[in-house]
Amino acid sequence: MKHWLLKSEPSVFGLEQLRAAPKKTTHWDGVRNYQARNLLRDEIQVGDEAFLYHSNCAEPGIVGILRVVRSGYPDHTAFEPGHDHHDPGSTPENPRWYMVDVQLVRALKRVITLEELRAHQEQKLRDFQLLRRGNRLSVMPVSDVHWRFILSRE
DNA sequence: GCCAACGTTGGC
DNA sequence: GCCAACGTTGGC
Repeated sequence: MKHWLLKSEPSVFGLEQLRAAPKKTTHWDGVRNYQARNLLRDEIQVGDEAFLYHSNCAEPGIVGILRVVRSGYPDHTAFEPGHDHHDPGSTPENPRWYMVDVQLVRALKRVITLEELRAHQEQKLRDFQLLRRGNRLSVMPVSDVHWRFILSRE
């Protein structure tokens, strides 16, 4: 089982919406970056766990734990004209974008903030992709060592 | 294939 | 709202 980090702006979709969703499950749609797409399509497996990260908000940080309940399948929001995530270059016959389904396992007892993660950048969280300068990936792998360390901070 | 222009991301 | 970093686009 692998670990991941999924990034989302809470004003668009975050912990609260996930909590309110039926079975606390949702499809993770709207990823429009090829590197992240490849992970969603090829790498992420049912049973994998992921941190939910809130970005572009007052307190950016890790807020919860998700479980992957369906592995990569075409992101149908790309097929819908008028949808925010519509992409005429993606068709059901030849889909360009993929998504997975995730279920909320639990919220963290407290937010592990970006600031706090940064404080460990030189030691325990060396090479943590989230902390790379200018990192913009919305889906990224988390090593087992980093995963366990972050959870131990909770 | 190069690279400038442009749009988006995301911390602050 | 600002702006640095980065990905994508499109002319050549």
